[in-house]
Amino acid sequence: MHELVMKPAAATPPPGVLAGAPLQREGGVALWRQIARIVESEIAAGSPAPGGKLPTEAQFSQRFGVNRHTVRHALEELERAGLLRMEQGRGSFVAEDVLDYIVGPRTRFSEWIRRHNKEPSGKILQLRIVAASAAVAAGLGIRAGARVVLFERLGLADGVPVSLSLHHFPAARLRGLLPALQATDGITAALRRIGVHDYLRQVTRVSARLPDPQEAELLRTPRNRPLLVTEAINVDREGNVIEFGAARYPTPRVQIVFEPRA
Amino acid sequence: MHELVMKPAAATPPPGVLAGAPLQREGGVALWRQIARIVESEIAAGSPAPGGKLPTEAQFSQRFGVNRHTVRHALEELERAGLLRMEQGRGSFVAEDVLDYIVGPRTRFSEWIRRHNKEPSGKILQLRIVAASAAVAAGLGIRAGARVVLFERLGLADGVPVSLSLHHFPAARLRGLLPALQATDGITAALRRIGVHDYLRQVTRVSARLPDPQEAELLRTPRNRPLLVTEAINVDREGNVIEFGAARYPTPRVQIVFEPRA
DNA sequence: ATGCATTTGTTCGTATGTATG
DNA sequence: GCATACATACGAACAAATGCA
Repeated sequence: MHELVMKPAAATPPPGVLAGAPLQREGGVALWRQIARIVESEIAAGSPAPGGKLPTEAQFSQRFGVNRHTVRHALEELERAGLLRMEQGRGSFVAEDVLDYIVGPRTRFSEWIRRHNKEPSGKILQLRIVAASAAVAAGLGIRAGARVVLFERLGLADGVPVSLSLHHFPAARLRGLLPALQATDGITAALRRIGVHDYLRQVTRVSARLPDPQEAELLRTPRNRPLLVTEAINVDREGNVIEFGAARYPTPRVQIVFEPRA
Repeated sequence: MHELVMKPAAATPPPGVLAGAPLQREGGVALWRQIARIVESEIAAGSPAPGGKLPTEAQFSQRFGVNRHTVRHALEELERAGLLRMEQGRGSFVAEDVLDYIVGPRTRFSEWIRRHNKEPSGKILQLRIVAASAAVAAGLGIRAGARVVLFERLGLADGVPVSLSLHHFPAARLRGLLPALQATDGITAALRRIGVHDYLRQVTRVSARLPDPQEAELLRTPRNRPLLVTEAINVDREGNVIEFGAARYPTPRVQIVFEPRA
């Protein structure tokens, strides 16, 4: 039903992984798990493209030299994980929502989503003044206990949750930010309203962990699929730190991409 | 029937008055706070050492004469503060330093490790010629089925595993690479030996997933802690793709850091 | 592959002390 | 004095993950 095969991937080169080696029959890893891993990485790398048709089960079983049941087991696992869907009589198709989050100095949520031809939206979960914890204070370069504006938002693309972000702004340095965030939607717009017309991402730190039940529900992801967790510091043009943010993205729906000079 | 039941208290110098005295039940300070302070000071004093195992919750609760809930409350506080981590089914462990993997155009394994004042080493797991899968071929810009050198290595820092990497090199473009990799240690050295004196990282793609049993054992990480998974493309100075690599890093021991202008 | 012991994670219920109004 | 809310503490039971034989 949606067969437009627009590849946003035109810009991002394709990789895949692990696909070079044959299966290990004595490796202690079940064959269907190895197959699932391989197909997952190929999907993650964009082959076939989102919405595209996977090889038939018979083709897979020939390629890997295993029984069709083994292939089915792997595909069922991936279907449960939301990576593909299996349709009786038609075939298996790659799910269409793998979003590359391209990290750059001016990465903005709405631009990220629109680059994938989807409609960005957001839901505010928290917006209030709190005292800075030691970690937040260190990130912002202020003293612990100082007042910060805390802003938590669920980010959606075409209504599908793709990010859960926590933003900390130094209240003293950014007067009037809280009402601005309430009135506008989007951080960029709120900052502009109080006179910050540009800001740059300085460092991005990436880790991963399993979601807690709340995060899993908000992001609509299984509890055993890790989240990518990023911490970033944003500065204004004078180099003052104006935001310390932490965001969580569901894998494998979202990947983070670093391009040195894109 | 395994742990020697030596009380570390005998060997370790008494950290202040804290460890010796019992808890004060009437002092106006919550028991769990007192416990948290004691454990914190013991960790600060180096017992147990970073990465070492703390006593079990049951042992703590016996030592302090409190309920396990009370101990847990204290430990959870310290986990939030980043001093230790709790792992279901295994125990609690003193936090270790995280290795920041700084992504840049010339990121090299040994330099990464040495930057953290640790000694890099590696263990070759696979080294052979295989036919390029479609995904690998696409990454390398060659035709599927062409011969590629497949190189898998476990990377260690001071003997502790920190990375598990799979490298694919186009065999036709890089004659003599396989013996060079066998003879030298380090990819940079092997490439230099066959005339490639510099190479640059072009894109890095980051995702995360749980390890399979093999990966968990090689990287010595629990099964329920995600791996950071990266895919990267390296090119020589003329822009020819030289390597397509996929690497896995254990969280939270390793984090990936992106600095736009470092 | 199976079962068992160990350890942390989670959820009940109960009771007490303290601060507030 | 009394009701309420909250933090603290204990107890029991079970779930889930791990490691080992």
